[in-house]
Order: sequence, then structure tokens, then C-alpha cells
Amino acid sequence: MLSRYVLDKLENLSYKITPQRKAILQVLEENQGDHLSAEQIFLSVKKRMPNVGIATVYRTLDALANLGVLHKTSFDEGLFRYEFCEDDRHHHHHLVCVTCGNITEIEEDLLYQLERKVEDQGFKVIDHSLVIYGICQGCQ
Amino acid sequence: MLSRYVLDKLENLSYKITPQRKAILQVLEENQGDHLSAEQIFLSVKKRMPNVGIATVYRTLDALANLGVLHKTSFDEGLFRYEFCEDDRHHHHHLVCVTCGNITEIEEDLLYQLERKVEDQGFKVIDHSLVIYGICQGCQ
DNA sequence: TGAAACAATGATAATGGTTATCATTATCGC
DNA sequence: GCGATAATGATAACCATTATCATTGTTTCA
Repeated sequence: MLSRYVLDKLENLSYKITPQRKAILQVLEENQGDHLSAEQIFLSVKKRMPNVGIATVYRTLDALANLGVLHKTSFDEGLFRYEFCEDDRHHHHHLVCVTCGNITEIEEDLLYQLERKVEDQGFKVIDHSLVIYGICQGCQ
Repeated sequence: MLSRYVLDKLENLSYKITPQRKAILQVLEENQGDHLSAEQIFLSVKKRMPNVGIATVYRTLDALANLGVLHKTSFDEGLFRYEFCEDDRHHHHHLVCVTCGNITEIEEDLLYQLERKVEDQGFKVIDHSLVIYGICQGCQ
């Protein structure tokens, strides 16, 4: 069930609510907590609307990321991944297992102290991206 | 002047010391603290050896990254950047100005506490990548 | 309910960054 | 100096993403 919040946000910014956009949002909502590539999202959307174009998926993902509905990031793989978030600010970090490639999250922020030091040096902090690489429990 | 350490490392692992590799290493050593793209490195190397091929640059950068002589990372730009480091572990973080795109570093680590929490959850930490996005002093 | 405006779409060509292929060159050990 | 083989340069190929353009479809308004 699509978030009223997201649809409202789209309408308030004069975006048309097309079936393709709804389908893409549904896939992302159903996969909350995951970090799907554009290709994965495209294949998932195709299951429910076979005519959707890959370019539409890319355009929609970028639009949603610009609206703050998605977070668009990369994990040094040469491609972008997308995750659903309804906050404008991204509050968790990622754990990437170098053995199996699994991506999980940790909610603890704990960057306050570091960000204070950075601001003490005159740099105005807006956002951050932290990825911790290692070996997950399942691969040890 | 090329680091004896790096050359030793190459030799010890049976890599041939070719002029191309020396030139690439020189460019990286001369730009320590910078985060150059493959294209930038290629253009810089071309100034001192006009016949070098772009594929050679890519192959060499990957080889050096695998050896731990370089750090290969991306800043969500759709391309990789490379920085010279002689440690096997990367100890600083990056500050990226969203206005001018400048990339600087902060030496403070301060992730110990967070990494402890992560390891308490059964994830064995190997490395991390932290980018702080904001506005640099010059752009405020 | 229909029409108009124009946003959005799908198909596909194009782009940019990177890698694979292959013939040729060059390093290094002996 | 020679042989083995790693490395090179050129370029084709690949992949993820974006640009182009004709067509479609959403939304507003009368």
C-alpha cells in the first residue's frame, strides 16, 4: 500500500501520478531495508507491468531521489543502489560483507563527535555516507 | 622520487617494473592527498610519456589498488578516484563540498566506538569508507 | 465528458567509464 | 644475448546510464 506521504509529496510538486511511478514506488516500499540496483528494480517492476521501459525506471529513480523519497548511493561497485526512505536525512550506516556481498544497516549514528570536529574546521556538514566493510556472521 | 617501499613491494610480488608503472606511480606520489580520476592520471602520465595507453593506466591502477599501494574509491559520481597510500589500511575520511566538488581529508578517525558496536553484533570489521558532504569554508 | 496542454513514456541511439582481446613489445632471469 | 612470459597499445566490447524524439496519457478546465 503506497505511502500517502509520498504521493502527496509528488502531487504537491506537480509530478503526475503515473502507473509506472506507482509500480516503482511499490517495489521500493516492498523492499524497504534492501538496496536494490536499477536493474533489480526494473525487473521487479516488469513483473507487474511488462511494458515499462528501463529509461523510465532510471528517470523515476532520479526524480524520487531528488525529492528525498529515496536514497541513491553506491558501494564502489560501479553502479548505484536505491533505498526507500521517508526522511530527508539518511540516518543509518551500511555494513557490506566482502565475502558474500550482503548489505545490511546499523542504526547507531555516533558520528556527532566527528562531525563537530569537522565543523570546528569550518566545514558545514550536510550529510554523510559511511560504509563499513568486513565479514558478516554467516561468512565467518 | 619513487618510494623504495612501493618498488620493493612490486618486485617481491613478481610484477615487472615498467616505465609506464613508474610514471603512474610518480604522478600519484606527486599528487598525494589528491583524489584523481583515471582520466586525470592518464592525462598527467601522457605528458611525460605520450604513447601510454588508457587501458594500461586502468590495469596498473587496479593492480596497485590490489597491492594496497593505492586506495580506489568513488564519491557517488559514477567513476572511481585513486589516492596514494603506503599503509594497508586507510585511516582518513573525506570531506566533499557539494558546491564546488572539492575533496579534502580529515585525519581524525573516531569510528572506534561505532566499530565496537558493529563487532558486538557479530560483524568482523575490516575497513570503512566515510564521506562527509557539506559546504567548505570557501563556498560559505 | 471531452479537449488541450504538456508531462511522461518507450524505444533506442548515444555517452562515458571501464574491461577484454590480440598482436606486438619489452622486462628479467639465466 | 636469448627465451619465457608479463605487459603494452589499440581498439572493440561491455555495462550502466542518459539523451533524443515520436507517441501516449494525466490532469485541468470548461
